[in-house]
Amino acid sequence: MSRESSAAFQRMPGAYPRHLDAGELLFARGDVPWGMFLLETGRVHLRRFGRNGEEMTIATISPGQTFAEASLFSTAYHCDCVADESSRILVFPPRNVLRKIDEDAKFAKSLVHRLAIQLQECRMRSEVRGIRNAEERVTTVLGLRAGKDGCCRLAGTLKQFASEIGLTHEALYRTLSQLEAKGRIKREGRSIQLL
Amino acid sequence: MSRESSAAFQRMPGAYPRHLDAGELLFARGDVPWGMFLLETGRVHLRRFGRNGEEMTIATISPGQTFAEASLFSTAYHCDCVADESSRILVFPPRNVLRKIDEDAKFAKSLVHRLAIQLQECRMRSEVRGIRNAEERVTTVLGLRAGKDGCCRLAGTLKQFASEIGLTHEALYRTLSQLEAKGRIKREGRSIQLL
DNA sequence: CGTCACATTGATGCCTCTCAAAGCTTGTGG
DNA sequence: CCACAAGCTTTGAGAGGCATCAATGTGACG
Repeated sequence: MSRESSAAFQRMPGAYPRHLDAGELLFARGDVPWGMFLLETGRVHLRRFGRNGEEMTIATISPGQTFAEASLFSTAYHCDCVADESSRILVFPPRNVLRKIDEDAKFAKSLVHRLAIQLQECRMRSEVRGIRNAEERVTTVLGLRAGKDGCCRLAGTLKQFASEIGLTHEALYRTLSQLEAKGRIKREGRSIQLL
Repeated sequence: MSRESSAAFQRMPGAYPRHLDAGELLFARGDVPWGMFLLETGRVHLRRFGRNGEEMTIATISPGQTFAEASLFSTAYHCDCVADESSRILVFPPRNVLRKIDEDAKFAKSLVHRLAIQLQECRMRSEVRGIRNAEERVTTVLGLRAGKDGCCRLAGTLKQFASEIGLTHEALYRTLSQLEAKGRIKREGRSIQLL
């Protein structure tokens, strides 16, 4: 989900744009991969369902990020992709991407780079999920996401945020309340300030 | 940690072998990346330490797998790498790898492939960590690791396995006992048979 | 044979999940 | 513009499960 050098993608032959309405499903787990994607505007997220039907958010995608690269070498998508809001994406058919990799070393390198970044982000998420204490988990995630000013603006709802970090929304609400009561954070709508 | 096409790696100019004794540290979190690696023989694992000093196993590497690819574009390693047993590895200096990517499209593609596989594995681990129930988590992991015969041979100790799946070793021992008592698994030393 | 780390089991407590209820926000249609 | 609905946010009460601390058994290795 690198944000750099999307130019090489946009120029790719065979790429085409697509619009998604809020709530629309781009692909479902099990589908034969028919593309990797670049989000131009809007917001989408990747999700899976556990045994008991509970939704797990795997990642939230912001404009400029690519996603579903890993499906290039797969026989099926491993998760669902749903639009959180009305979104515009670019679709890159796997065949074209694979050909482009062979032809354009610069492109291949940028793809390797993007995957490397995603891998590190994924490891970070995985590590965060290993933190059992809710308060520590929340502050860790906020610290990772916050800019230099220590402020973190959430893209979606708190409920979605809870799902992303692997907490129930109730637990998240309570934890945020406690943190605020302790003076460790300050909330203003969807922005959270670390203190 | 793809196991295929390591030939292209071994032929890379600038690559050199290295031996690791059991317990030896290959690189530490924070070090400036000086290579990515291919494990030839032995076993190593990637780890990080949490706030309270508890060790978290990020991944266990088996012969034929490459690791630390993501460091190619980083300014520092994000975890430690330790040899579990006496091991032999091949070292690929980042500069050589990056040059090879530019020159050799086939190599670049194989690297993209390896990263894609690792990303999916990482997502799987992340998902597994989202399973709160110990029994379900253990059976899920065993199911993922087991071959067609439903048998899963652990590379390391049960304690290491517990660390990999994010449980305390006590919890793992208890869970395995219960599963065995219920007749859902059968243990024989380090092999676990799913029933 | 002694040491050390792993494996196992017991007791206890805390933390998060779960179920529940009510207030709040947002959007939609009449 | 209002009223209603739907979903988010918030708080409460209770229970279950895993972490934690503790003690002992077991195996490998020098």
